[in-house]
Amino acid sequence: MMADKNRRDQLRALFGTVETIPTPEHNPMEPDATAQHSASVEPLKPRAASGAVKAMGLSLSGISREIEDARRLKESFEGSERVVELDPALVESSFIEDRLSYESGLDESFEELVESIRLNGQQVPILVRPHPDKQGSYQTAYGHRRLRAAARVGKSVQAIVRDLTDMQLVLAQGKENTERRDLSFIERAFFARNLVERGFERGLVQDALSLDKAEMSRFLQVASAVPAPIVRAIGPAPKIGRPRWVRLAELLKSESARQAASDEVRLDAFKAADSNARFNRIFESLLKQEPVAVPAQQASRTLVQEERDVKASAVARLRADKGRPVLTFTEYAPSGFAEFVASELDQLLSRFEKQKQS
DNA sequence: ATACGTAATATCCAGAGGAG
DNA sequence: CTCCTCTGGATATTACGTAT
Repeated sequence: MMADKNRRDQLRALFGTVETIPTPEHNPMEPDATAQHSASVEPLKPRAASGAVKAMGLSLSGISREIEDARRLKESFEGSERVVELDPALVESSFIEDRLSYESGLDESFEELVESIRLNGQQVPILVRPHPDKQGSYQTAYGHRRLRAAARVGKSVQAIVRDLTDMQLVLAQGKENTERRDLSFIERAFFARNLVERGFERGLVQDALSLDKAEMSRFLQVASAVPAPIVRAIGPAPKIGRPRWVRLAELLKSESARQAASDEVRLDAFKAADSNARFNRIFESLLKQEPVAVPAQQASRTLVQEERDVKASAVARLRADKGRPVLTFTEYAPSGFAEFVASELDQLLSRFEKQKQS
């Protein structure tokens, strides 16, 4: 209780200005933002007329998002800091990885960002701090994409420099990511896990990412159950949400499934697919093979011996309810299996008695 | 192109379970 | 016992495909 209040006060001290800003989405644009808007859009029009209409729409949404960001940033840093230009080579990324790596060609919106910066310049500064170890270098709190895009274009990057502690850095990073809502489930999960592994208090991470404690718990479970190499191979998978990642995590608890997944990752067809499709390839191949690969008998036997480990493929789960054991059949149980078990109970019982004697 | 129904997701809540 | 984590599940929202 006390700790909670302290944390909140701490957060307010760090981000008071940011937190009190009304939600950007529903506010009418301010005059200067609007001016910026039309100025940025103008040069695009001829391109759009000659090119794809869809691309135009995407660029526009990207730009308007940038403008919202700009306005928010401007308000929060009003008067206190200046925007400076930095050589992208001097700026390292945060010590906490948030986004999954981008492979070339996979991230269309990044290409749009590059294009936008090439044409209109960088609309929104990034937030950095002086590098704690390297004199003259910087570390990003957020704006990794803009940084990389500026580097690609070969321009200097507009940045706000602020002295930030480690904690302030990750909180700023987390808040930014959360507000933009452009991190996928798995990215947020790994971000949370990275923070926790770094020794940040769980409650603090929850606040920074606006996470429920229940979500926090599931984030960490998924992040530790799915091997990092597989996640990296899949990528951010923006359309895959919690339920399917949780299921995948369960499936991957068996050694054979993990092997199958890393085999799948090497296929050319896998590499050619986009991130969402990659997830689905692994997910569906595991779903398909799992109930077959692990015969029902074996599954339930393992279930009893190492209940925790094999939930993935188990046809049933054993748990205690008010001191009494309860056996629940899962979706992996073939239809009619529960009835079959019920009808065989007598035989099972006698086998059990026999085993007990010997 | 629009409207509708379905599937998937995000978010939240209540309570179980386990550690200290 | 309290505190923290975990699980199950309900609900609202969003995305998507299909029929009109």
